[in-house]
Amino acid sequence: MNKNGRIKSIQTAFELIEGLEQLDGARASTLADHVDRPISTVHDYLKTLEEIQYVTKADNVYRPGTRFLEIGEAERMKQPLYRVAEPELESLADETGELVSLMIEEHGKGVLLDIKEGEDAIQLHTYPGVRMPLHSSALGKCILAHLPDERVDEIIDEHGLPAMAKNTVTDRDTLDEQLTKVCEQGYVIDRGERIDGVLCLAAPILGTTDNVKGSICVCSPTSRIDNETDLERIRDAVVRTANMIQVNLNYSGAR
Amino acid sequence: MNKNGRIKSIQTAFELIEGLEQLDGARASTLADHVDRPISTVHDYLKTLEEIQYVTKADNVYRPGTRFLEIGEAERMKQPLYRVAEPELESLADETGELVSLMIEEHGKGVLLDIKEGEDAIQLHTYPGVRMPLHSSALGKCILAHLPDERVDEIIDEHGLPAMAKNTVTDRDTLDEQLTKVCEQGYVIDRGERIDGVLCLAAPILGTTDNVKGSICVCSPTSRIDNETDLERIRDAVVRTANMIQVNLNYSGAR
DNA sequence: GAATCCGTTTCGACTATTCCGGAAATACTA
DNA sequence: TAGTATTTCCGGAATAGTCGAAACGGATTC
Repeated sequence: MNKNGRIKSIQTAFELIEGLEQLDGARASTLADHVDRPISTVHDYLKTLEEIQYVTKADNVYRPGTRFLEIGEAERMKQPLYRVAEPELESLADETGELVSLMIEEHGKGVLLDIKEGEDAIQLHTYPGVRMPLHSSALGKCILAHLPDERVDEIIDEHGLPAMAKNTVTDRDTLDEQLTKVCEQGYVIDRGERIDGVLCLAAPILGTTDNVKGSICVCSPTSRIDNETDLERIRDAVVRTANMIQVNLNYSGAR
Repeated sequence: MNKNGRIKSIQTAFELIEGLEQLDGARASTLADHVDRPISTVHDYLKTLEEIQYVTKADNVYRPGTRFLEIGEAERMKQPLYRVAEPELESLADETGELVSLMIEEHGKGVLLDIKEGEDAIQLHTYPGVRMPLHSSALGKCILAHLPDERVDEIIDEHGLPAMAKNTVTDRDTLDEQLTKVCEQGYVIDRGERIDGVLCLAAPILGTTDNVKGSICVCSPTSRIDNETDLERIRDAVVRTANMIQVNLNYSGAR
């Protein structure tokens, strides 16, 4: 009767890998303790994973190997959106001097596909692949706004609206209001909704049928944007870049 | 009797993921065909992998998800060598205008941990995480030269000395000769051993007990290096950068 | 609007595999 | 050298994975 949650050993295998990641490498016994399973079982798993070279072992300390990087990076390079956006993000970072990011949606979460640092970029120690809730950032709200309503419901049902920073919107009605506004104005500003003291200005990237492909943003310390002109300059740059990417993506052979 | 190759389902799971990677995304039936397994089995696996969010599904086409990128990138950021080397590689790329790479050894293969492109860099479409034989590049030979002899034997036993380009060294004795020379002179030049028409100049990065941590290199089209002075300039830059990384790595708290 | 075809998904019984306690081997400490 | 901690090996009981067959879904044609 293998109905839902089909193949258990796969689930445990990845649970162990995630454990190794969290513990920043671990011995068999430490990991066994961490995931609360018999040592011998954990040992069997680690041995297998090491044999197929997805995990490395040095001085009895296991860690996830570079194959994850290889697969992840190869997959990223295949995404048309990434290929088109990458050089544009680079120039946007140069032009503004700020931190620039590209987000896509996966399994109901926001995933940063690329990050570029301009001259004066703030350090958020994010990295390609990090996941975050969609409701708590300008990037995410750009995406939510252009997703079918039913999908938005699904996502919020599953993940809720947890507060990530002081100004995170945690109320469904307020969020809905904001989302409808996004579609009109074509960009989103968030002031400390994802991270306190950080202002993000984001714009969506749409496909040919108004489906969202992703979103880009510029992040800056709130204090640095002290007048309307600064904000306008950034807004124009972001919107222009998003348009550029969108056009290149939709009319250049890449699907 | 689960003696070697312990947990089979894990092996198949990763076999399927690699299949998806090679096929650049695939439907259940296509993948089943590719790995020669019953469709229903493949379906069970894909369903599980999708449920735990390591694989995405769009229009019945499955692909590896961004979690691989997340894990790989997180792991990379934790490597002291990467953290120390990254900014230095950046300046080396700026200074030379060429393609710069960082390699480490894992499971007997060379893995590129980072790649930086200078102004006039050649495009080798490599990416972080790619694997290659150790014997067939300047980068790899730097590493082999400083590995214990028995480990070198092991590696060559397992992987052989396949030719990657016209000038690849495929003879064990020649290789051994070259390796002893490396330790004396402290750098390696390869002319078209990994890729035809590409010259690589590499230097090792050693730990406190002369164990190898990795190696760095500059790659250039052979035609561009047309006199001894050019070569010397590059050599000095590479050796200097390697030293810089080595010192920072060994004497800065990071193990 | 049936009928046909294609791939996907479900089901479930058989049995190969996994799980894990316990013991052996190995590494580390004092 | 003895003592402790950890890893590794082993093997049988029971669970969980495999895969044929059948149901489903959705496109396309007649």
